[in-house]
Amino acid sequence: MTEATINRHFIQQIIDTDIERGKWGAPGDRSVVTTRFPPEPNGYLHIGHAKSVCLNAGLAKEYGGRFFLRFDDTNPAKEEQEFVDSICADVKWLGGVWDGEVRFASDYFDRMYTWAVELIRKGLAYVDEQAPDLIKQQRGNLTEPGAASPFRDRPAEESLAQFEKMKSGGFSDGGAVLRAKIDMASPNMNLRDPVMYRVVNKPHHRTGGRWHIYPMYDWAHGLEDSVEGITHSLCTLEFENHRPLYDWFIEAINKGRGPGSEWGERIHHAQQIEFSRFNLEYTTMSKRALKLLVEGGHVAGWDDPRMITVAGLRRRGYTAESVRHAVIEAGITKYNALTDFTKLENAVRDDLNRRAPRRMAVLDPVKLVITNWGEHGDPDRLEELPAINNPEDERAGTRPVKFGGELWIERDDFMIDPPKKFFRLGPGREVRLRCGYWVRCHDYTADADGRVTEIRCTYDPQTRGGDSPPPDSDGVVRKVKGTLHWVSAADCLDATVRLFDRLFNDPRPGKRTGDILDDLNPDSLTVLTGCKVERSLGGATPDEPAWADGIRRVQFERLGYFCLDRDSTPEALVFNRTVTLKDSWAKEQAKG
RNA sequence: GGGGGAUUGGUGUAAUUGGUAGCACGACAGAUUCUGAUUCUGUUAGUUCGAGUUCGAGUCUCGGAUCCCCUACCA
Repeated sequence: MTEATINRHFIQQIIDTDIERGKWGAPGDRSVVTTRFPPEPNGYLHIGHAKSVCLNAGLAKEYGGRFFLRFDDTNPAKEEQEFVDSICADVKWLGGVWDGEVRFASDYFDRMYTWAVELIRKGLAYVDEQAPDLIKQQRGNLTEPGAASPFRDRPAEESLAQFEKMKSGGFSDGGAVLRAKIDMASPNMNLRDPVMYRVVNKPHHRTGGRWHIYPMYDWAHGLEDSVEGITHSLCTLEFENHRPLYDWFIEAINKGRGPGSEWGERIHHAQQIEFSRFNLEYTTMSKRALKLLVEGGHVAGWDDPRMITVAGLRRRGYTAESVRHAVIEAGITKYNALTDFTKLENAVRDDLNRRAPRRMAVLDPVKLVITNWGEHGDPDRLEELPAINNPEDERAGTRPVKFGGELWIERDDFMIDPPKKFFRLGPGREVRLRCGYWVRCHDYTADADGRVTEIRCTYDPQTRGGDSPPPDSDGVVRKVKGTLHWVSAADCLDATVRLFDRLFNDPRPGKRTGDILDDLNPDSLTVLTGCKVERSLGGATPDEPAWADGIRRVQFERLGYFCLDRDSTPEALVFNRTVTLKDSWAKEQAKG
């Protein structure tokens, strides 16, 4: 028995009980479980949606049931085909496998309309022709009850006629609504005769000009679930107050239904269950805010690698596995939690550590010259040495890298006057060049500003491959200060590397001043040009793993995980830094 | 003087019918290491508060505190 089978989250516990008691079918039949992911096609998916996709698809998979992708396209004013396409792609990327065709709420508009007519005939709904402002005013507020509309008790026949008129374009936008007759004094505002249909004289991206009325979320959602036979309709916490309404609508339709009834058989009633949405430090899941970032030009687009959209994370280099792991590990509860940003980063480091091939790249290059290179052979020679592809995976093998008399190393890896804890290069110090040779610095040059221009070293031919030299006459083996990455000046490629930092400076952007833009991090993007990378990065090599999404990901040794951006060409390489490696030296420095 | 939901180490999340408060991440210390990475070991620190019931309360009762959501013809 594993931990995973012991610790069942509250939704799994509910489903377990349902199955045991046979709530949805024969007791013990797990295959009845049916879930759905119901996005509105009015924007890109973000990591919060990813949680819902993974939860719903994961439950269906776990129980051997079904999972549907259904677009809640009930508002033609805001929805577009572009978003339908991007959402399908993102769900797929996340590993969500939906059952059958993609579904659309708009496919059920006819049935919804018929049910609405039924409620009117039952005296449970009426057409209100008051102005929107007036209806709003009559609704009351949190502490005062609402007042009844003068249309509330009009004859069903009259409502029926006006509803037909609404449907056929007889009203202008806002001219009339269909309302459920519930309770204008309810402490739950959602029950104060909520609107079921409004007039919208706009073409719909799928039904065109066929409809002039469109159903509201509360009316539509439970019906969509009902049509599809959803058993567990999962949504976020803010819909808790809507559950009584969700249930009311289904019960209103079922009122008087049953065997032999004039209305027909009872319709399926899914169970709505609310869980907390995924909140992440230093970012926002607000669609409005994400849209503002894109449209205000604060980022390059919906798939800017700094965005927590699924498209952004993908372009940043995150794997679907790491995103899935992060959102599910955060937990399924009703507690409004704020997840550490480091959890997301940790998830991708974990995954990439196991899978990403190692490569060498120098982001801020400084020249290192080996002054005794010519003493042990042709001064222009390049020696080919094998470099380990992945210490976590022996099967990944090695790749050849070329070592020569002129190399690039990281500017950070050399100090003229290093402190004791600096385990890198400095005058008189010896370090290992990874999978290359050991080198000792005997000289350097600097410009007028004190900026190092060249580092001069000798190398020890006995350390070929980076191995330790033989012990001296006393049996003592020399030790190095540390190991540095490098690339050969004669055998490397230039590249552009984009470094990303968090988009916002505050763990809860906008909390302080109310304006999320006040917390924008002006330094969230750094573009480095003239970086030097080993030649193998020029094109995919056979030793690289086959990534499911086709995105090439590597670890630049000692620096972090990077992926090839879609802007990259063989002539102009562009890498995005997904995440740095953990860096205890940076931490040490920060301590001062 | 409205309604709904929530509260367990720094963060997130577990704990059969009331019975040893566990796990992960972080932080800190050490070991290993051809990546200051990885890996391994150890340390740190918690039941929102106050009463009550009980042999025994994170769990049950009562009262308080704090946080989130609700007044679209958005979803």
